[in-house]
Amino acid sequence: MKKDTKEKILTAATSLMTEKGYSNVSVKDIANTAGVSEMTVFRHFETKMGILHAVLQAHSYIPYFERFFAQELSGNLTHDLQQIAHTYLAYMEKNKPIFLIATQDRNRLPELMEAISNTQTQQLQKLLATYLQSQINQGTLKDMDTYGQAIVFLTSLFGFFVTNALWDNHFLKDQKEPFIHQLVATFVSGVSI
Amino acid sequence: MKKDTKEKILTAATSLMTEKGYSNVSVKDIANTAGVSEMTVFRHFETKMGILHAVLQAHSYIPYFERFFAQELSGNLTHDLQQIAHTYLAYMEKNKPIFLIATQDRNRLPELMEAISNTQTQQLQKLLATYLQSQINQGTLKDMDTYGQAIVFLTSLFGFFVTNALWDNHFLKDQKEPFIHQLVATFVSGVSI
DNA sequence: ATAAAATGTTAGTTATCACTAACTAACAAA
DNA sequence: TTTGTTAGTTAGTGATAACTAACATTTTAT
Repeated sequence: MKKDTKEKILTAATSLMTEKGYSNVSVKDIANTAGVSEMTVFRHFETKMGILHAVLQAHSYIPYFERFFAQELSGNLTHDLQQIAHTYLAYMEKNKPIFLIATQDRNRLPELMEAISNTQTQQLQKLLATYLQSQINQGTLKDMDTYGQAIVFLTSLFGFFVTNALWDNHFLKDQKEPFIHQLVATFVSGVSI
Repeated sequence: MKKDTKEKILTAATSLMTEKGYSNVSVKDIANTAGVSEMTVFRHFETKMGILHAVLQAHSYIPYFERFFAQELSGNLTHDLQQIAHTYLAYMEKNKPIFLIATQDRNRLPELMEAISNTQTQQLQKLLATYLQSQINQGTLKDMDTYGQAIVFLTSLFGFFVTNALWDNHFLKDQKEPFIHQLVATFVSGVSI
């Protein structure tokens, strides 16, 4: 029953912080939600910050976009863009708790904000741009600003993700497939020869 | 010098709350930043919540998309989409403080979140879809899911806005014109006959 | 110049928060 | 039986928060 308690605390902390942010959740809140005494929380994680770090560690998902690009793409533009969209959204979904915690404490957790956006997304942008360029070289696509197109494509998906993350009952709720389909269709017919 | 004090407090409160959120800013913080005593703040706005309401009122900008659609559009698809994009981003920019305050206190300010998204954006989606439909009817566009296209278009812009709002130094910083240009170009060549 | 209005100062109340300390209870391995 | 581990309970500390009250000082309008 040792791991169990820690798990219970982490689960409670994750859900509370995802909902309310870091500073709006008290250790007492977490303890009560987990069904544990406050002391137990402090014994497992020395400080409140310690809880946060454990939560972040448990939910930070680092994708291997490079490997994905090397292995999973077929060369068929529509199919590949849909794959990329699904992969990107799945990655963001896994990091959603972190995203929500970070946005609710932007000021206190600037490193987190950086981590969410820059590192991974920029890598993905480059890979996507490279992919598009290779399609151009093969004559499949018309010549264009591949990097700009990659940005537009991924920013759209990011907008979709954020809308769903920030609003529970929204017009984009459960619209992932249609959205991706529509986005890819527009994109493909916009850039194809 | 009467209005001046109130203004100073509101300015300070807006900037602090935009930066740190509502609950992470103390009345003392606001007073110090405004260069006023704490008591003065309470004398102008009875409670801390009162400050927030004043801030929100001062920064809530309600656009008249309907009038805009009736008057400002030319019929030229590229030109019109660029206009719409600029108008939408300008509207979001004006409401940026509210957006940032709301996202940092999602739990405490659910009505605000609703206000940002649903009312205005849904109205705009309908107007845009209607506009696209009229272009289809005129034979300018190929037949398509106008509402879905409107959503994709606006969600992209929303992604652009959010990225800039949440991250100060970002790869999309100062990229408004290129982004809109690229988005509209892709969109137009994707939906044109 | 003087009254009134606005602001400052100081002190205090009540509540909550992160965190500590000291002690106890239950259980299991040695 | 002894000992270690895990958890609960209770009480308390020091800091900070929102907010109030009473009185002093400055600013503004007449």
